[in-house]
Amino acid sequence: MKKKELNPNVSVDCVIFGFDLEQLYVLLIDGGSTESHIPTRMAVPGDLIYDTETLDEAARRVLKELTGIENIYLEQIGAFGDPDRIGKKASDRKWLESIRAMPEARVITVAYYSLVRMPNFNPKASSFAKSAGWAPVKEVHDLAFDHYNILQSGLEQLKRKIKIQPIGFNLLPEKFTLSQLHKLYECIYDKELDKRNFRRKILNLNILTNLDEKQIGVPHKPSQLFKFNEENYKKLSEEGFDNFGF
Amino acid sequence: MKKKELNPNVSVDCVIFGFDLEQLYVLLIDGGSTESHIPTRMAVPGDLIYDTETLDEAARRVLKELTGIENIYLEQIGAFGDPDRIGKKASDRKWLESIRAMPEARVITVAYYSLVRMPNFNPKASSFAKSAGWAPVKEVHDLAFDHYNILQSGLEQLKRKIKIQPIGFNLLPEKFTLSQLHKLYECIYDKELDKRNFRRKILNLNILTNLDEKQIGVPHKPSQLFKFNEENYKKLSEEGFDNFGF
DNA sequence: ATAGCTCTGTGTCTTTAGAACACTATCAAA
DNA sequence: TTTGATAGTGTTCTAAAGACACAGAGCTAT
Repeated sequence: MKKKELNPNVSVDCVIFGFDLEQLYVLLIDGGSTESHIPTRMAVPGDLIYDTETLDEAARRVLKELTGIENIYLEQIGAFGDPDRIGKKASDRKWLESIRAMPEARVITVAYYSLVRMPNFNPKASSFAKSAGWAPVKEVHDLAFDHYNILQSGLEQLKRKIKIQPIGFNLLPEKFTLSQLHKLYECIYDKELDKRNFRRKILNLNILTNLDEKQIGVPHKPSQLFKFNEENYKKLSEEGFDNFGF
Repeated sequence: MKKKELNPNVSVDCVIFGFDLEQLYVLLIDGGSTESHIPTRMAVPGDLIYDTETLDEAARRVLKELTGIENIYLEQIGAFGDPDRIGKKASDRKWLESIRAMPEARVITVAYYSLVRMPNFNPKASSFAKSAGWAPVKEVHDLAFDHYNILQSGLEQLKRKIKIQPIGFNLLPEKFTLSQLHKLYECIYDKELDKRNFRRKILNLNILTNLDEKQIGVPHKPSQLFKFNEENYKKLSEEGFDNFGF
């Protein structure tokens, strides 16, 4: 049995997406400096792995420490291993020195992306995050290390994947309206989609259960609520169906 | 500047696909034992990375050492990091001891897949491969370490990718016939495709140049030869077209 | 030379999915 | 009761996918 020891060469980083029914967000942690002349560095949460855990377990550990949530949608983006991916900028090196026993070590990172229900939690501080918060994906232009790259790869993979699997439901509350789902797809694709065509296709797929329940407390005609029908989706995918694009 | 040193914790493994106009092959190396009671272990070629190279560079280095070929199609599959992915079986451990300075170290591997023109080369022995050879993908049932997993992931990714990018040409000779291309798609999808529908769609895409040249030395009516038209494909993909499935 | 084999190359019809497009209904708030 | 906001609904046109069968060219063996 191996000791529970951090592996100095391999980390995981998690791109955590959220959706507030208006736009897409990503969860960032603050690697801000105490010295005022070094600008604040935002990053995606991540940590070195333990030698006793799988990569997936490491990613789930990071997610749990930060959000307290388990069992959330998680998928690997891939490995990022440029030899100087973490040491290019002075502010990045400064940060590393404050959190790593071997700040000069080469670290390969395995990136994951995750889809969560934003309102379910507020991000907590953790061993690797002094503070954490949601940033609209469209307003993120620059991150520590190669995390901007990682974020973009995660976004691309999300866009690709959502065309072949109905994973978007992980970003919505359990009960949602067709308009909310519609808006979600528009945000992920970053383009407008025809409302009637969208509704027709998604309803014909037969993977939504109409709850015969209506929105309450909205200042307009309340909408029908639906939930994702796991069973029907399973059947559909067993038939080889994989066209969930719009 | 870092020293050129092997990183004991990170390797790359390459799933190299080939096609002989009949079926799909994968390039395997032989980790066979000198002791007759230990069965031969076949594996996908791979090696620990140097701390000075990127992951892509490491994969290209492995490919070049083994095949002598540069500039071939290469894409990351992902990272595989089960803590006991390489030490589960006695025969695997035996092999490791013969090739690794630290056979007990935990190694995360980053897997790649690659598409090559089979007839262009014969695999060479190399620092990590006593011998190497092509095996029909369908006949591979068991490999060393977690390489069978890796192979299957590579296959899946190839199937997924070929629906949105015309990467199959990397497996064919520069000049090929429509039947050969047709056969290739059938092999990758592992199902029959209607000949006329296939020809209609691929020709309408306008990404093939008819060379006005015919096959020679075939015992039947010789077929037209085509080549892939890179320019036209580029235009097409800039328009956002990504439906290359059949 | 010719009969036979093997692969090449071609068109139509039907079905299905995608795209474009505009108005009425319902509820809450003022 | 009027206003504002969003919900909800069908049809038509177009493009792509799927199903399907036979004649022709070139080689080979006799």
